[in-house]
Amino acid sequence: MIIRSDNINLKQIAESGQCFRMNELERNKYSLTAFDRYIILTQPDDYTVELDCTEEEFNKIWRSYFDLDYDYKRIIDRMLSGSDTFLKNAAEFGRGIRILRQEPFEALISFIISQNKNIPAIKACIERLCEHYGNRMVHKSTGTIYYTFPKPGVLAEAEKEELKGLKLGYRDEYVLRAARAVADGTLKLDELAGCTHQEAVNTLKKLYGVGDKVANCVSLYGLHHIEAFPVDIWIKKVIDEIYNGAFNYSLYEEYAGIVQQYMFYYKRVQDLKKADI
DNA sequence: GCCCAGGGCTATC
DNA sequence: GATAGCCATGGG
Repeated sequence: MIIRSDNINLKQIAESGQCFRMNELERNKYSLTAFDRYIILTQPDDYTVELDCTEEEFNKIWRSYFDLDYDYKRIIDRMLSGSDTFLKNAAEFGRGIRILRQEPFEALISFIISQNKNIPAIKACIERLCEHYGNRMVHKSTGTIYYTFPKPGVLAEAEKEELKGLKLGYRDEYVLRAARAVADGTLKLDELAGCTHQEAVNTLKKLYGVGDKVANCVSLYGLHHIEAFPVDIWIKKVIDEIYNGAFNYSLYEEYAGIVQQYMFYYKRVQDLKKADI
């Protein structure tokens, strides 16, 4: 299956810190585990992405997952026509990023784990969690072994001591309680997708270990409320260093999450590059 | 060994 | 309501 778009870049998506199970296999070739599936993606040029799946699977899963029916160019053009130089640069730099529509439960657990960790460490924790509590699968065409993301019921039944072995640190209690809330029906994630962003955040924040930032990430990446605006260390740096402590995103209110993603990616790549030199 | 990482909870003011 | 210290772990 082949996608053509001006605004899709696997490397940028994989490195944008929104998903943790998309990995580079070789240059311009990535694997992705989501929705109990494992898929291989290649990008021969800036405008083309190939998925190793049927058209049926593509239409059922991946068209939505990659948010392909949304016009990102419209957002970028709007930023490019504005007067904010940082946002212009950020949008131009990250124009292949898309906001993935991840499974709500995976987003919830992943971003609970993410707190106070860097991205490689988050990915390692999540892989351990999947190997331990997910289902072992075999990718048919390559024979690759992979593990699905754990189901709420399985994670809810996890033994505390066993979970501790996965080295989630103090977050293991947060993970356990969140999984139980979903498994026993206290937290209905599917309903939150139909609520407003603000209602979703308010509900999510009732969970022990879920604060404003994690709730916004779940709302954005798991429920696709694109008006969410998660503020982490990197976004804080942007606000402090570029906007003198106050960024007014009301201009971009209904798609603030997309703007935030360009800001995050641009700032992080710039700073990491600087640190590397 | 140091500082930092897609933070949140708790105590204290 | 704001802020400081603490939390557990691994990457750089």
